[in-house]
Amino acid sequence: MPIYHQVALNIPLFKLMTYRHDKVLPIGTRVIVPFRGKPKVAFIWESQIKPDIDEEKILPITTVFDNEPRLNKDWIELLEFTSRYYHYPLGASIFTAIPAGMKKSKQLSYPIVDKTFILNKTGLEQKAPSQHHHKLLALWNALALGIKLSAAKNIHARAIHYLNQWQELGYLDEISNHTINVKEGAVKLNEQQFLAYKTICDSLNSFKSFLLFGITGSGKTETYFEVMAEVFSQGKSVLFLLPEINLTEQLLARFAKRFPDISCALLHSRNSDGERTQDYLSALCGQVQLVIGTRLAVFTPIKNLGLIVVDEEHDSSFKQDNELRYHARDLAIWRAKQAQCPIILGSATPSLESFYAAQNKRYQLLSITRRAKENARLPEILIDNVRHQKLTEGLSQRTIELLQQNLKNGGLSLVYLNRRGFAPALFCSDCGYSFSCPNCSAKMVLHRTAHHLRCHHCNHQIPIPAYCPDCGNVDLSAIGFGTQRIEDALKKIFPTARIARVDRDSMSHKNDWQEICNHILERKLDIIVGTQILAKGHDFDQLNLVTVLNADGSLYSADLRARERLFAELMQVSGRAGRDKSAGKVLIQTQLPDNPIFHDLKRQDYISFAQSELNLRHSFRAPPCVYVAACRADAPQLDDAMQFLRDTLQQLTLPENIYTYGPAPQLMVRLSGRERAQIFIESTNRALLHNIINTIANVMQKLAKKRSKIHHVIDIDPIEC
DNA sequence: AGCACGCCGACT
DNA sequence: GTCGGCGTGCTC
Repeated sequence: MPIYHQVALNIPLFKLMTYRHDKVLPIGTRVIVPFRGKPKVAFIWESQIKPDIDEEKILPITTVFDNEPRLNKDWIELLEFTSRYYHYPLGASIFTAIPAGMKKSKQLSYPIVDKTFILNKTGLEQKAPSQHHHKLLALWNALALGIKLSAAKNIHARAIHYLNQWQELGYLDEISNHTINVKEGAVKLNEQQFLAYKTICDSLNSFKSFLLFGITGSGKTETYFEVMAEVFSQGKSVLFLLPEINLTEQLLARFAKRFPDISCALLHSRNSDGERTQDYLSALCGQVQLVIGTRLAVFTPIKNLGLIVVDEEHDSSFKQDNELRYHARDLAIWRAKQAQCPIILGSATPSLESFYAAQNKRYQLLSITRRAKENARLPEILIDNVRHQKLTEGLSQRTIELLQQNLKNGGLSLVYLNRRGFAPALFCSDCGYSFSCPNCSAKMVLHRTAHHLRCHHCNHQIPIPAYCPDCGNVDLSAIGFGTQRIEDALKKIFPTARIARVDRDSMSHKNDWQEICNHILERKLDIIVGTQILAKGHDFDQLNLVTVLNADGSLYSADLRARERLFAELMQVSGRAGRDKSAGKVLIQTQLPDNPIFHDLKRQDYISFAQSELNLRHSFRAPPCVYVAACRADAPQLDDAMQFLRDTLQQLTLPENIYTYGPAPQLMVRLSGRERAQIFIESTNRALLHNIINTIANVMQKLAKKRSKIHHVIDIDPIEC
């Protein structure tokens, strides 16, 4: 008698497929099944089911990987929730949540157990390898103190070979990984840090969400670490999520220093597929106590989860904005609840969602208002009204003076503007023609060093035109300023200064960043021009002046979250200044000096800003005060997308307490040659909203069958409004 | 999503 | 007469 199994495949279907096997297979087993004549990797999702299709059509499972670690119950629940909540097919969700190695039809090798070896009495009596083989000698010396297998591989490429050899000769002892020492290296916390630490530790072993609101430099990391130490000493593991920036290396180094005995898995998009698969499997087998990574790490299976930390929780990179549109922070909260453990969301500028939750007592607010280093002072923030000023190459008189002064005093300055390229637009000075991207509703950005105009949305490129295609005029003028242009200008104004530019264009290679860092640490630079990349991450103690050039763009934007993002960005970049003894200075050039955002920014009063922003959101019935979902459609012609959404709405009968807005064209109508429209559905009742979204998803699916040119997506808790 | 089946226009 | 366009529909 064949046994029927429900199996999840990587296909965009909401249903599972039925396959047969002669034995019962446990849930979570990886298998290979024939699908449309080709072998495909799949996962057993249910077994011993009664098939709902003709049994003749059911094919047998080809291969069963029964020697591999199986995905566990908790993980399966997480994925079922994710698929349901984000309205994304289960199979496709599973395949975004696993590493590349598990998608291949090759048998997986079990992760290597990371043992620690040490030379025993016999070993110590032996003669050390000769100076000749210096790497081998280094390995030997390391063994005298005890070393992990993974670390030994970094000393000598053939470490495994030698360790085996020496172990057979009886020179080595194995130290079990369980002798974890987390007390050593503990940092003394200040009063506020300790209070936060104590409060969280009091609720270990139960679900509770904490919002750790700590200003830049307040020592949030130390606080996390001491709570983590407590969790480790209970024999439990930690999930640590952080944004997609160059921060991981820095954190890993600090982590390795504080917890040398803890084994750790790194799940980061910059890691290679192989490493990621190994680390994922190690976590699945319960061999690691810490999983650290970006948003995708939220899907790592973890045994005995005791704490989740989401650092910089306001960062929008936690939300994936294609395919499976999940928010890692929100899924992390779900996981904490599932594991009945606490979760810490940390930020100097929390998302309004989290701030609102803290106000409603859904999260417990923990504040650290003092900088950890006793004498480190907050930077002084100055607002520079440039409304009636004549600027020199985009720089105000005051900006130039401050830079000049700081240069004279041998300080390090940062000129911040969030715009890459030379100039954001190119115009014909005669007829006013501007060069727009043919695929997107955006202007082409002038890149002078690369000799082209480029669209920052779809990457379309054209050579720099010699004349206006409309009137033939050869006098084309670059409007506005990008980092390249500012760099050029600064070199002209300060010919003796050592200037470097840091943005995505100048940082194309992995080592570029490290090089700049070294230059800064060796004091080989005077002025850095940079974008977002610089606002986050590394702290440079020497940095004592930050000037911000174009803060105003976001203040005119129709985007609901533009102001929230601007505030966080400016707080963050301001926080770069003066992290050491001397208070730094921040100068912000603006045409709108009276905007209330600057009032709060000057006093670095996040709470006041968040409160006023929240009041606005209340009056607009906007998130986080209501729950929102976006139903989007795109087609070559906007009209078709709009009509599709109108037809969708028309087929619905909306219950009370559900409001719809639109259809309306999206903020950026054209993107990569397609025109986009959307409807917002909102409600104060989350369950009700999800009910109606289910109906809408069905309606859209049916309508889309008849109109193949139209793509549609549902985005739950969208970021772009 | 892919991939096949199917029914209409321009080619050796 | 055929090659191939992509509309429609299914996948255990």
